[in-house]
Amino acid sequence: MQHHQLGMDIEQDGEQELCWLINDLTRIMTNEFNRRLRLQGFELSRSQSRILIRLARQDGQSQTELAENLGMEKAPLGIIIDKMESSGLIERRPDPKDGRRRLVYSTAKALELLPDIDKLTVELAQQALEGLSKVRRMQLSQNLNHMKLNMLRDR
Amino acid sequence: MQHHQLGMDIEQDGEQELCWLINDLTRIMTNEFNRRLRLQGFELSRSQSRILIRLARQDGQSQTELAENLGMEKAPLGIIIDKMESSGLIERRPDPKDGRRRLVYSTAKALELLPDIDKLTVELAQQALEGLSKVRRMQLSQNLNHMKLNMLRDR
DNA sequence: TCAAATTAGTAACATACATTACTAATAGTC
DNA sequence: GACTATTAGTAATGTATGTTACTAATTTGA
Repeated sequence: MQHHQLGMDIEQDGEQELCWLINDLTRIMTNEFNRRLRLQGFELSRSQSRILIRLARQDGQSQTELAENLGMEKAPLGIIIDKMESSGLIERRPDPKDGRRRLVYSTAKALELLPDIDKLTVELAQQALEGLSKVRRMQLSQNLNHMKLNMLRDR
Repeated sequence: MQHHQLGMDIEQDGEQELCWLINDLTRIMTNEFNRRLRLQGFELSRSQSRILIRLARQDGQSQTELAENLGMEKAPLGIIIDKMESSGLIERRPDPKDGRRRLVYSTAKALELLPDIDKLTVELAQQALEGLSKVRRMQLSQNLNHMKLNMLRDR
């Protein structure tokens, strides 16, 4: 602890802990979601589920659009899309208007899974937020959004 | 959107979004932290930094202890520790009292880095939390901790 | 119209994690 | 003291992500 000597350290420690806490929560919730998917015999992951949910809202996006939509890089998304194509959850069709683009569509197999995935998502959120009032949930959303904007600013 | 028809969907959507938001924040903050480490020429990652910070508090933990401490599995921790040993940030010494255990110690090289890492951690937290009052930060911590406990309960 | 700049996607490589299955060492019990 | 159960660590394999560098296709603009 030799590098902790200033008076404001207690607050700083709390703030750093808060950041790790967010990390941990992500890990825990992702693991739990994946565990439940496996329990139900579904052979896809939380990230793949998220992609299916997005496609349900807007089918036939290009990979780049989808990546921006999800706030991630297009290269890693491409790999996930590869796997989902192999397992028959999505298919890629060339964009007739732009030979560079490949549009991503969910398959019938994916649509079949969707209600269950949706249910799992809702249940997980409910478990995580159990005991928090509506007001607190709203504050939480606002504060996290605030943090996200803080991080995205001047980058 | 055909699977979204109930009256409570707006709330549920918000709650699901909240969960993804936590995911995204983790990704964004981790990337930003790693980017800054690289900018400063440090050849370690955010996770490795966290481990060094833990060891600064309590040096010479076994891998299993450290894993529990960080809330992660011992197998993946072992891999990270391997890398950190290769790059000279930690060293493993056998526990004289228990031949199965290998105690993890930070090296002089790591101790040299520590102040800078600590500074980066504080700066990142400050940027993320900028504009949030002390009260809001406390609420945020409480609410996130509440969620974590909700997720860890009955597992 | 043709060369240059931009854009979409992929490949290669790296990190952080998980799970399962294994080995080696210790501890506990009869 | 020997047999069994537990514990520490590792190995193998898989997923989600990042960065950098590349190719192919399109758009732009002189």
